[in-house]
Amino acid sequence: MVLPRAARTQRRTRIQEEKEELILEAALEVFATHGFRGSTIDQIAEVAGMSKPNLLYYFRTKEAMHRALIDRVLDSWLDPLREFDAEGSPVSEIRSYIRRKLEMARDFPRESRLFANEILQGAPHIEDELKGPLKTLVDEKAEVIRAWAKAGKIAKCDPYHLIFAIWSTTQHYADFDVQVRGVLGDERAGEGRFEDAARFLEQLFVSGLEIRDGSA
Amino acid sequence: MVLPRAARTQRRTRIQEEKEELILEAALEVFATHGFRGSTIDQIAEVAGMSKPNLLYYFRTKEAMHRALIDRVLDSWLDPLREFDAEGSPVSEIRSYIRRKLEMARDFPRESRLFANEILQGAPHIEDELKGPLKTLVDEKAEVIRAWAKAGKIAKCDPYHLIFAIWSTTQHYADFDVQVRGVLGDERAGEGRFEDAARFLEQLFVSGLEIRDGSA
DNA sequence: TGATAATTTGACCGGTTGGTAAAACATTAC
DNA sequence: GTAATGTTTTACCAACCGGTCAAATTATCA
Repeated sequence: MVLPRAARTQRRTRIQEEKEELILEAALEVFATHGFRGSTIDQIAEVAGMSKPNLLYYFRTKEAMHRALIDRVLDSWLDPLREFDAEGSPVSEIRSYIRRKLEMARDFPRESRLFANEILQGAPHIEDELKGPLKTLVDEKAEVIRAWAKAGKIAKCDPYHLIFAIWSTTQHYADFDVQVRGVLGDERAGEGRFEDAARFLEQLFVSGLEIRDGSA
Repeated sequence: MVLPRAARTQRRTRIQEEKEELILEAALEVFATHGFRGSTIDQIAEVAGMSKPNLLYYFRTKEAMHRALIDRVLDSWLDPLREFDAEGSPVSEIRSYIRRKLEMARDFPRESRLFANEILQGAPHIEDELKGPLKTLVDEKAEVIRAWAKAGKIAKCDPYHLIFAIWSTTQHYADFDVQVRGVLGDERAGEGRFEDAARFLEQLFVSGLEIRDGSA
């Protein structure tokens, strides 16, 4: 992969730092709402407030922008799962995982949609990450959950599908935001919807995983 | 809106019937994987095995194809929710709603992704449907759930967020299929994953909504 | 069979897209 | 200040895109 001209200077300058930041911010905005193929360099350039060739001085291709964005975001995106702690109490770990994921859906919806777009379209750019680092991390946490169930701390359940359920329910509020707001209507769709969602989901998962009479 | 040339013939022919079907099938394939803006008429034409002008003989624009698809699919997509019956027992209604939604995710993943793409990108073509027919239907079913909770048949919960949770967890298996398969790995990702998911989700929602000691 | 209606195709058009080249311009270091 | 380095712009290109047109081809039916 050929380097962009900006990366071939003798030293890394302050301007490079700033402009690359600016471009990635704009690219996030555009890629998140239109997907990779639906986005154009011109759009990103306009949002970033610079000319297209100028933008291409910092990132050689549209793919390079997308790649850089994915790399940067993927890591922080998995932080909440990493914090999932085998030593903590199951209920409080699951509860706070839900909270954290829901906060991310509220505060970083574009990042969520960036991934959603990518995965929906078959993950052409991040298949390796899915089957590599992501799978490894999930395998590890699934083992924690399985141990909790075995120790009788939570109901027996498939840990992978539990994780999928937490991902999908929380990210739904970022990815399908238009639908959520459309269905809730203008009155009910204020920012309070995240609190309502948190309350509901905590109830659902906590009592859904509680050990009950007659369960093995 | 001007009619396509095929619709201006004296009678509707067998060929029109067949080709329109063929085109919509191809359009579903393409729109579902690339979204509206990311799809090209040429792609659809190629999948349909016909030339671009030929395709445009049946649908005047790319928008018209998309519109026709959305209209056709939206209706059937909401069928499971319509069947949600106030007279049935809450547990069995919720259980069978989950089953049906999961079956649709398994059998019609492209339809699910078509909507996911559309909503993810801000629902530019179906905003009216979201705030109209969809909202009305959800409002109605939310009332049913609320009544169940009030009658003490299920735990008190926000009915809208319950519906969102069922949507998101089930559709996840269609929309994020690549990720699900990537994380589960080749061994665990056989078709059995839908049965595993069904088991997990039924357990989660049924026992998550059960009335328990100490709940008001 | 032949005339008429319906379908299909190849050639084309203007606008957009991702990307390039080179020169003009700004910044920094001495 | 000025020369070297780094940045931005203008002009451009080839490929692609959505869509049109007219002519060629095929199906239908009296």
